Amino acid sequence: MNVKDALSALSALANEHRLKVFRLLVEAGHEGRSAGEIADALAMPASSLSFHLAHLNRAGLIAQRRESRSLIYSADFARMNALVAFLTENCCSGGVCAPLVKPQRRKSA
Amino acid sequence: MNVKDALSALSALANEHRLKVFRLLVEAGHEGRSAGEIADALAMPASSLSFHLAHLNRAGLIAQRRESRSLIYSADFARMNALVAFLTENCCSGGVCAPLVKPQRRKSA
DNA sequence: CTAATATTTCGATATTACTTGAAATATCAA
DNA sequence: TTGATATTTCAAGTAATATCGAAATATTAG
Repeated sequence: MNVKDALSALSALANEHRLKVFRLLVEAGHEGRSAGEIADALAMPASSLSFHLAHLNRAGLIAQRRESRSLIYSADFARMNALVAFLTENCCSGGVCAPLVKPQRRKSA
Repeated sequence: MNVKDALSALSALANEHRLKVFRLLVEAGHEGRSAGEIADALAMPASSLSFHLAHLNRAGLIAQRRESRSLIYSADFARMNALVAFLTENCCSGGVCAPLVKPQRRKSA
């Protein structure tokens, strides 16, 4: 991941609504959630949500697929991993800021 | 680190100039760099830099100390570590997106 | 105290981001 | 094809961020 991509991903996550959307999609796993389900869960107008989904999608953090009338969004874990790797490699130093690899708090998936 | 702090740190890093400043300070290590040195290195007007330094400082990603007439800024590695931990714990899932702990590309420090 | 240096704060402007109803597009079912 | 459902795109407004010269503040030296 280069600086441009990292900036794009960072600014995609640097918003309350988009961070919520992304976290919801992380919990949803590979299966994902439709735009309608996300809008219901987060109680936001469809057009507002669409704006934020487009932003996350442009940054490569989520994928979109159509299933009949619904558009299903899902988190792109590889991309998120690449962002974490970028931050660890470029914004940490001498091991001082190396990831702790804490035991993961697992949900259902 | 809570969601509010994470958003603050993400938006601080989600800017070309501030990411450059932060990376420069990571390389500078504990010693840090004065505002003037940073302005020279990145060729930006003092008042613009000051705006960005204040942003990073508010987010807790950098510390400020005075040394005679100069204000010295330095990266807060603990805070950066906390951000990476937040992203790993909250925005990854089932180990799919766990940090790889690649060998660090070391600079001088 | 006065001058010089280092940096921030102010203020005005410019740019970018967010919000949301309404209109447009896509899919499916009858 | 018509109607219903799901979602996006458009447009026009509001809000938040960024820019940078000039003025203000802090520190040191003479």
